[in-house]
Amino acid sequence: MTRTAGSHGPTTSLAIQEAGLRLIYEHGYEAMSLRQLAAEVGLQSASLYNHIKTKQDLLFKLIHNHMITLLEQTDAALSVATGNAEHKLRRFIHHHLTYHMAKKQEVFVANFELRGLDSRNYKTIISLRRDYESRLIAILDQGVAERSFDLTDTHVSAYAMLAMLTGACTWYKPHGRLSEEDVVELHTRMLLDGCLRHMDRNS
Amino acid sequence: MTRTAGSHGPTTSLAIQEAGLRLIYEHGYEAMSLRQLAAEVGLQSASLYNHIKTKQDLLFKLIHNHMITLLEQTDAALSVATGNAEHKLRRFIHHHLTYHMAKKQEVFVANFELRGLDSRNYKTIISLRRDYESRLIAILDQGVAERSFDLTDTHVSAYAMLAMLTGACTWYKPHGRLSEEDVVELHTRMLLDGCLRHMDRNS
Amino acid sequence: MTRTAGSHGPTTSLAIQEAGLRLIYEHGYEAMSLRQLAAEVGLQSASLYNHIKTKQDLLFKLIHNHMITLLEQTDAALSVATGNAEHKLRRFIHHHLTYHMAKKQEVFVANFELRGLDSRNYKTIISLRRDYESRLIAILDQGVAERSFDLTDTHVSAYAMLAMLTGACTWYKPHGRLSEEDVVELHTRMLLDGCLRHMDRNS
Amino acid sequence: MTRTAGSHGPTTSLAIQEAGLRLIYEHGYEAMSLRQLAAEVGLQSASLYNHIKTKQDLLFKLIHNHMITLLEQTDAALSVATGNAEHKLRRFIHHHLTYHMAKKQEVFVANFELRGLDSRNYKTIISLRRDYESRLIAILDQGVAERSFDLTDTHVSAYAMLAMLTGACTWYKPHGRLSEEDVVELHTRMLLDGCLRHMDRNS
DNA sequence: GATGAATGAGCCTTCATTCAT
DNA sequence: CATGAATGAAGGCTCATTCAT
Repeated sequence: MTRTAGSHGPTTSLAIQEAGLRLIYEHGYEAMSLRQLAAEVGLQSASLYNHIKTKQDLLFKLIHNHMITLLEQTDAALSVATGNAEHKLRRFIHHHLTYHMAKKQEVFVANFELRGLDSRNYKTIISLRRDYESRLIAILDQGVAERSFDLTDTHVSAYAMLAMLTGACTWYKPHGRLSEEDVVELHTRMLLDGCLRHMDRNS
Repeated sequence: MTRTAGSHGPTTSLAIQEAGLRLIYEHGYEAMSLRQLAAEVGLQSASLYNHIKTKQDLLFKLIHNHMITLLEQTDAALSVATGNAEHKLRRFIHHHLTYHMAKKQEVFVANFELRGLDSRNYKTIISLRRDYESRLIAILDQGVAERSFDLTDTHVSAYAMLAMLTGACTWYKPHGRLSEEDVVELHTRMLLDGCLRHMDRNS
Repeated sequence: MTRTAGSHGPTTSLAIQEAGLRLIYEHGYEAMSLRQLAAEVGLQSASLYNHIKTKQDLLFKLIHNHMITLLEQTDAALSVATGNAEHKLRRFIHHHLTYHMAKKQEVFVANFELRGLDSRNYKTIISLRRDYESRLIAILDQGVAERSFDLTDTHVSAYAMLAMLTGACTWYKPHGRLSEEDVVELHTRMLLDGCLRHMDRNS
Repeated sequence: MTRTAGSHGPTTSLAIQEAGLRLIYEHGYEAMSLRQLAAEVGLQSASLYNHIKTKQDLLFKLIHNHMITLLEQTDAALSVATGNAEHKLRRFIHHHLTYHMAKKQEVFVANFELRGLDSRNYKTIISLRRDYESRLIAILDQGVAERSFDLTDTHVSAYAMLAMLTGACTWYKPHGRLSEEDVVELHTRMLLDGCLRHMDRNS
């Protein structure tokens, strides 16, 4: 459990993952070369193969780890949200945004580098992504059942919301005009208003 | 003397652009090879160079053409929208969605293959994209000025809306559960409700 | 025989030869592309083939023409030189240098681009070159027979002299420190002194 | 642990340099393909890149090494030549010819493939070449100062001499009519007679 | 004569990966 | 664990040349 000082066991592997994530984020999976990655962590490219199986496997593991963590943390965040759908939706939005803004690179790679996955890996990730979407769909379904949400199609609404929320991590710059809380507040308002049943519903 | 119909006027160039667009959409710019593209249009790869300057130039022209057309058509669509911001926003949403669902590939490429552009071309496109965003921001600003929209930050709201709207072209499948009109209707409702000033505003 | 005014018949062909010579001189035969040459004379590269047979043939004709002219003019120059070998050698040196300095590009190409010739053409040119060398060798032989020249091997001496004389066209810059006459004078002195029988011959 | 004799230490790199030199000598830099070179040393062309940086770099290193060695050995040869200019010039001619006849290929490449160098490399080599020329010029200057040489322009005389001497390596064939010593003897005589002050100086 | 389009061969170089050391 | 050297496939691109118009 305790790590003997000086034994820098998994250090290199970690460095590879971190540099790999960054380089894929910056250049794209196809455009990143393993030479580049190796140079970044001070190795020859041949040495990478002591730590990764293939380039494809590196991409897959990065995305897979992200998806697993995202699902776990989302479930943890939602588990404390009891009661009505509106409350749950607020928590979901809050968690999604804070997590995504904190893990900008992981999110970007996991969303826009799926094309680099071979078909087996692609299916695995898509399945996890569907799991994640189902969390939000469930909340929307609950809201509709409770008659507090007014949505014609909860699946499509969920996709639309996720597009907006995930998009935030693309353009959000820390230290910009808005704080993280501002962004959360703004999205919560827009999306909740877009869901909640209003008296003055417009055609 | 007379040019036989179908004769090889600009046909080949067009075929290259169409196949290029599709292949970039399917595989990504980096992953598409010019040999592949040439095969697709029945040429040797060397022959492509009678029609394109470089691979980079092909990508740029595809995106550039798209952006120019998008801007023109958006302005045309908005020019008939007079009066209040709500009306204009409805037209913007309607046009954005129908145009984007019709030009799925162009939109995808223009949004997610910018990384493939060299820095000069990148700047050109980003500038056009900003022009497009400014159309929506102007509408939101007008709505706020008219006190019909309740938005804390029109720039960020615009980005959020565009993320949602553009996202639609990613997952929308024609002939699916929802018609194009359904999708337009659904987004219009969500986004307008997220903008309009309500009596029962929630924190 | 007379060329009708306005009929610019061989103009293009001439332009191609001139530009070709210059480009081969500047970049080398292998490194010069026919596109480049075509551009230089305001044509598409396909159009060159109305004037030349192949790239190889262009090179050959340039060198061949040069060799033929060189031989003719040399013979003309020597025909007025009668009498002793020293006199003939002076004329040879004078003619070689003035001709070579005037036709710098032709000379350079004819001497250093032989590698670009295919073997048939190569043999033709080498044979002409040998003809030229034989003019000088004959003069040296005469000088030795007359006992005015002191040379152990007239062939090798001829090669050595030609190397020096031809080398001049490589580094000679008009408008430099030395005039053409200076260069001729200097070489004449060096080479004649290297030939003529001296009292004080050193081992 | 012990390195087996002949094991693949620097052997491959050396083989590449040797084959590269020979192929450039035979076909010219532009005309030599790396595939050819690779085949010559029994490799795939990709494998060359474990030993050379680029084709350009191979050319540069070949020429650069040659120039450095030439300068060093020339200085070594001249360092034992003390006393008058005639003695030094004899040594210079002797060394230049024997070295150049021994390294025919290097000399040829270093003199006639400069056009293949990019401008940065070109400047470096030209500078070294000027260093070499300056050795000879210094000797001629000394001779003129000593009043044993009669030269109107030592720079131009040096160029002329070097053209003759270097030219020798172009046409000299070992096992031909003349031995190396014959060639040295012949050139020494011609060039010295062309320098030395004579009683019977001709106009 | 000139052209645009096509071709097939070939260019230098980079790539992910393997393997003996 | 790390390396240098090797590989085969593939990359974008240029070339000289041809041919119908």
